[in-house]
Amino acid sequence: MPRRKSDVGLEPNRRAELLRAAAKLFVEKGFDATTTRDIAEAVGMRSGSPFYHFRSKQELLKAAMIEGLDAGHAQLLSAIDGINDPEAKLRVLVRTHLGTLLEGDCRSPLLVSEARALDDKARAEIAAAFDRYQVPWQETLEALQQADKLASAAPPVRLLLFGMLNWSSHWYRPDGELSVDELADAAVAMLIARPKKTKAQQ
Amino acid sequence: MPRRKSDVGLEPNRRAELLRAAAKLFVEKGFDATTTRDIAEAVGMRSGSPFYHFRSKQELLKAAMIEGLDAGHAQLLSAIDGINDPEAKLRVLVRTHLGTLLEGDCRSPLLVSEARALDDKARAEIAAAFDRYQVPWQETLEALQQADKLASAAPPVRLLLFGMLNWSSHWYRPDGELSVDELADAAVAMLIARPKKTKAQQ
DNA sequence: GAACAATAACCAAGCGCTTGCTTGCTTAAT
DNA sequence: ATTAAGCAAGCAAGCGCTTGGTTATTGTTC
Repeated sequence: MPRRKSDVGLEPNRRAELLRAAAKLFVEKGFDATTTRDIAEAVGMRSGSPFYHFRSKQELLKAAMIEGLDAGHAQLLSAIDGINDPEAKLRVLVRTHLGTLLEGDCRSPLLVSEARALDDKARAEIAAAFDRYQVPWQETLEALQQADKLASAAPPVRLLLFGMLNWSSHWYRPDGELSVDELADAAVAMLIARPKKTKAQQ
Repeated sequence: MPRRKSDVGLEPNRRAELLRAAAKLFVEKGFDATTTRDIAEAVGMRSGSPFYHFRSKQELLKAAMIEGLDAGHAQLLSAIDGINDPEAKLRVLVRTHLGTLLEGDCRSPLLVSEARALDDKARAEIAAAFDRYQVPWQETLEALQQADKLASAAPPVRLLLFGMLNWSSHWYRPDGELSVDELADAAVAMLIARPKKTKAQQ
């Protein structure tokens, strides 16, 4: 029974709906602990119906990761659009990343740890999507180094930075004392040696 | 059929053997993707035999995490024993932590993300073990702040630091260009504003 | 514009397999 | 004689996925 046009207000594109529900459940419970029945139920389908849209559970994960990462990438680009100062740019990158990580409901960067459930080919595609995501970060870090605001822009710096941010999903509680803005500030402050103060930073 | 004394070289304590095998598999494949049959096979048992030592698969995870964390804690304490300079202390903490993370074969800190498979009570016990583990870190960070080598020793700093380190297990390759020692140096350098150089840190 | 065919998007039912775990028994050590 | 430590076998539940049918929509032909 397909959706009628009279069912207004309901997402007509059930594929995207499945992707969002799957991403959310995969993040919350993990890939293996999430059953295809969970996903179907989350969008009001019967247990076998998701397989009309996706050939396998793995393909659902793969699509959720890639499309989620690309969406996040686009969000990053539009967020830094027009910003020239590299420090301000980094601040916006960090804030936006933490936003999709802690405030969104798909939170695709967290699914990295679930990629082990996929085969080599799928993992390669995901790695490519992640490379795209990292481009603006690396550019900004190099600009910061050029402006003498960063000691090094070697790859480990970028990776350590992502670690700081991504791991925060393990401990950050939105109802706690720390706001996401403050967290973003703390992360940026750890990276950048403030130019105005010298050795003794209060 | 219990182990004979004549089976020299084989671990007599099969419980610890099970714990190590389970921790390794849980880290590699995740809790849900690891079957109790995998664990049994890894130590040369039949599929039902692990349940003589542990009441459930969850209890295996819980024990692996707590005993792994406490072992890591003891290793930390003995590693910093006799070191007074807080910067050297931090360096050793980071290096030791990365050692158990990237070079050990249990790597218990990585299992944090698998704790969601446990109930509230078990998670509370694990959180307590993690609190113990974090004590020397917080002490060292505060000593660093007192010595004006660190801008802030507020809790987020410690948590961001753990993020940097723990996340490295997602990308670090032991056969790559970067050694664990260099990685430890890079991580410490990101935290500490070098006192000898000022603004332009080359 | 009515009749019909084709298609998209599901549902109902269930198949074969794997899972965590149990039970009853066996054997070596104490 | 008792116990610690395991094996052999298997159960019930849950898993990913398939199959065949059903229905509203869309396109085509007369």
